[in-house]
Amino acid sequence: MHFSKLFLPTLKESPADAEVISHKLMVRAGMIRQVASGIYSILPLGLRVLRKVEQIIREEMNQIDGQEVFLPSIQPAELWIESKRWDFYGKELLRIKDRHNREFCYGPTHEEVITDIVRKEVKSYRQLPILLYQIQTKFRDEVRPRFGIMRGREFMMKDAYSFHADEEDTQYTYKKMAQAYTNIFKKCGLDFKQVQADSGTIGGNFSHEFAVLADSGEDDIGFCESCGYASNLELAESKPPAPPAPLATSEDIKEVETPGQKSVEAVASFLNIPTRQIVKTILFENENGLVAGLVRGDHEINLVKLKNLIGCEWLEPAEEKAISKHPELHCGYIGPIGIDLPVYADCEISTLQSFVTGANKPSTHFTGVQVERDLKIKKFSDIRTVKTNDPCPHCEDGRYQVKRGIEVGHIFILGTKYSSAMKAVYLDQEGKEKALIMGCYGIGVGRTAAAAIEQNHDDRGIIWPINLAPFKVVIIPVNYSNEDLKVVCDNIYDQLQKTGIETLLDNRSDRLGAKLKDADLIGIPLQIIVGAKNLSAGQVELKIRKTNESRLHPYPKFINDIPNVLKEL
RNA sequence: CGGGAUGUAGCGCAGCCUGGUAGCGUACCUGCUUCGGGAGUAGGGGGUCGGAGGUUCAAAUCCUCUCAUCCCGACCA
Repeated sequence: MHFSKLFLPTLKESPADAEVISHKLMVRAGMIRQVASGIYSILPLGLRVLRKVEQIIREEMNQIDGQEVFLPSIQPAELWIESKRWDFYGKELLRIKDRHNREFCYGPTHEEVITDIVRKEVKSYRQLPILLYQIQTKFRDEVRPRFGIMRGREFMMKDAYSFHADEEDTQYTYKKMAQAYTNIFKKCGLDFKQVQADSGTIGGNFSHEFAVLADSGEDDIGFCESCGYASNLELAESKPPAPPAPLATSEDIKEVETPGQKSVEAVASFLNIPTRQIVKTILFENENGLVAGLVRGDHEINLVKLKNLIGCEWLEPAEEKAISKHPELHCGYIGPIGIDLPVYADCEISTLQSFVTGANKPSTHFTGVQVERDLKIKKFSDIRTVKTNDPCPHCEDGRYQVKRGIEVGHIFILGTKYSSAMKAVYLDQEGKEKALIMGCYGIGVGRTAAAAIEQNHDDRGIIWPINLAPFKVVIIPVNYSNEDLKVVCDNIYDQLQKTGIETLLDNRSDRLGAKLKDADLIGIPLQIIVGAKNLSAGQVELKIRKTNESRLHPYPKFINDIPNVLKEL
């Protein structure tokens, strides 16, 4: 490709509305332009990169016998009503009506459509398993889109869906899929982790997330460098506490006045005790009313863990309205003693000797509280969020590290959630009708490209991992109107093209500086700079974008070495 | 959905407080010079000041409404 023909509107300055690096650089590098909040046009350079990601994904999906399909973006409401998600999905689902006033939605995901296809065509265990995938645009009407195409409303996504006769086969595909994902993200040049994850509203009971470590990530990832255990912080397990020592002294429970001391920190400094000697009582609301969760004062309660422990439909921090219906509850002074609510406690609580809690009386706390004697706990479990330096639950001396991660992929075992709701069944060997067991496996294509930029850039611009680079090589003549240089550049270009190396020839009349700036910005891995001085000595300059390392090579001999140079990048 | 901010030339911004015929940088067009890290110089084109209404002799500027975008939070995968 000749630069002069490429539609590549690069910018010197970052757009005012971009916050994270990948967003700024994608706009500056002429890859994307915003059309509306969370909706972007992908320009030629951007599309080249997305296609690279897609192609890597396709190869790996096909490798494990996935078959590509293309599904409708507009889906009829009936299917969503059948799966019960028409109501459940809420405002994220963009609903539209056709001219006959029939209801549709723009697909945020395709479980319904794919399940509908499979249930109509699959009748027997002999036809299973089936693995279908699609790479398409989806739309989720996010409350707050941000960070460019990292979290847009319209986004390109690969989703794969698998259908199985039994659990074992599902697990088998799940594992193959995890391996395929590992291959994909490695090929994309990403530093990532496969982490244990919650399955959220997609449903199902088993899931992993692929997270690219980056400060701009929106997920918190807890991991242990010693044993490799990694989990989304929503689920990251705490190490079970050592069994409690026998009670040293039997302290009596006492009421103390603590006027105005509502937070853990305030109470701790008021009573001059460490925060770990206080037990926090946090109220939540679910479909059955209020529940209470207890964690140590220096810990944070984990909503996802608590929700999974209770096994409720939904769980949210209690709102004032719900609390005010219980006259015995006084915000800031709530405690587990004498409240008529189910109380769930973190395991660590069971090892505390004597501690402070709210007394359910304004301006009053209890001291000297003991678990056995004073508390009625419905269940003890791990319901706190781990922190950096917490001990790892899976090895001897490991410690947690907590870092931000970008969720680029997520794989789930769905079980029969959709197949039972939508009556997707098959006949087994005994002729019995059974619900199909499903798995689903997503990758954010645009997000993967954005994540690659987050991890690979410098102050001059993007540094594409070789497999994502829109062009492998850019040829930069110091002056293309110089006939000698032109002949040489054209020759290098032709030869590289013949070898199948994607090459960009910067034939613009701009000065060298401008061309170099653009080459750096758009992140082409290898720059070939052709100038009169070097050429008169029979040499051209090869510059590696990543290292900024530059060397002279003999022309034209060096052309044959280019494939090897690229291999090492 | 709650809190905060912004909207002026393609892009980045000033002007608004204190109303009086819209400016800077960059990009763009033309000429000359220059040509190894976003050149210099001379000239030139481009703006319903997000939209609607109001106050006023006069509104980018003041008031009301509205739309859009961004940030923080809640939410979500």
